[in-house]
Amino acid sequence: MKIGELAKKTDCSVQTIRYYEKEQLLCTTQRSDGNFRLYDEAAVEQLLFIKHCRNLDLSLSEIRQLLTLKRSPGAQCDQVNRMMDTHIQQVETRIQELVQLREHLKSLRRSCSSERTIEQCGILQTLTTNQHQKR
Amino acid sequence: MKIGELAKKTDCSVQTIRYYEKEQLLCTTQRSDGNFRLYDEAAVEQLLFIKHCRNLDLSLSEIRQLLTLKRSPGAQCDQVNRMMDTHIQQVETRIQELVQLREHLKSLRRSCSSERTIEQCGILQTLTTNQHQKR
DNA sequence: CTTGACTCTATAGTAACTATAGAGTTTAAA
DNA sequence: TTTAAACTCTATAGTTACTATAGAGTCAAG
Repeated sequence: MKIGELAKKTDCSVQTIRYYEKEQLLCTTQRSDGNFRLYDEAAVEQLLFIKHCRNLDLSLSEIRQLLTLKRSPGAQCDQVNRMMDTHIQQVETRIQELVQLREHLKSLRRSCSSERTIEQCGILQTLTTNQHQKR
Repeated sequence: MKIGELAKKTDCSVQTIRYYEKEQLLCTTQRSDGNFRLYDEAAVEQLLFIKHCRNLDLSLSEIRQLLTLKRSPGAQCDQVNRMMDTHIQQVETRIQELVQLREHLKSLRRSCSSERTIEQCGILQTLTTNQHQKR
């Protein structure tokens, strides 16, 4: 199949597929006479694998590692487990940061009301004065 | 004062200050004979304002809007309020996405254990088979 | 007068795409 | 048979908010 069909089957854009090839995540094995990329079912599966990983916010570099690991089925899988643990930890940390940020934003928002002028705006006043807060 | 001193006073890198100038967030009003940028206390305050906004994850474009608004102190401040509300909503949404992602990652992680081979790896197996989940 | 610290501009790199330009290929209809 | 639409190709630039260079000029102290 050509790249357009692969794109449709995997719900991926054509440019993204070409980008993944450039990034060594999906190699094109064959080309047609007119130099069009040709793919088989294995490519569909690999691309879906990549998409599943991206849904988990894994980076392209992490995915590249996973694809490499998949090529040695006899090896131990603790590298995969460790990658997941690290990733979970990162997501956890980010959630905590955002929760703090949200509270900060909310309290800032409470410092103002409608019907005020820019000059009286509690938000701008707080942002203008020296705050001593860490993220 | 020259750019290095401004950088130190605001805990900002010299490059970042020059970048903010290029992005129209902080204009340099004066130059020395040797073409060095010169700043006053107002610049320190403006840069600190920008930093506070960045700590709240406001984008440079949003900050640019706020700086413009600050220049008409008599105007109504509901634009500021609305910007904050939108921003809070975005953070909220992102938190919810990340919480879902975390649960997804955790359940995926539970599908594997140490002491397995790549072939048996529950994580890779799940990622390989067709999943039907939305983000 | 030279050394070192500072500053200048311009350019490229980061992540993961997205969007274009300008060209060539294939398929279907007129 | 031609021609038009739809597809594909490569290469390049844009996105965000910086960071990191290169190569040159400026300034103060010893």
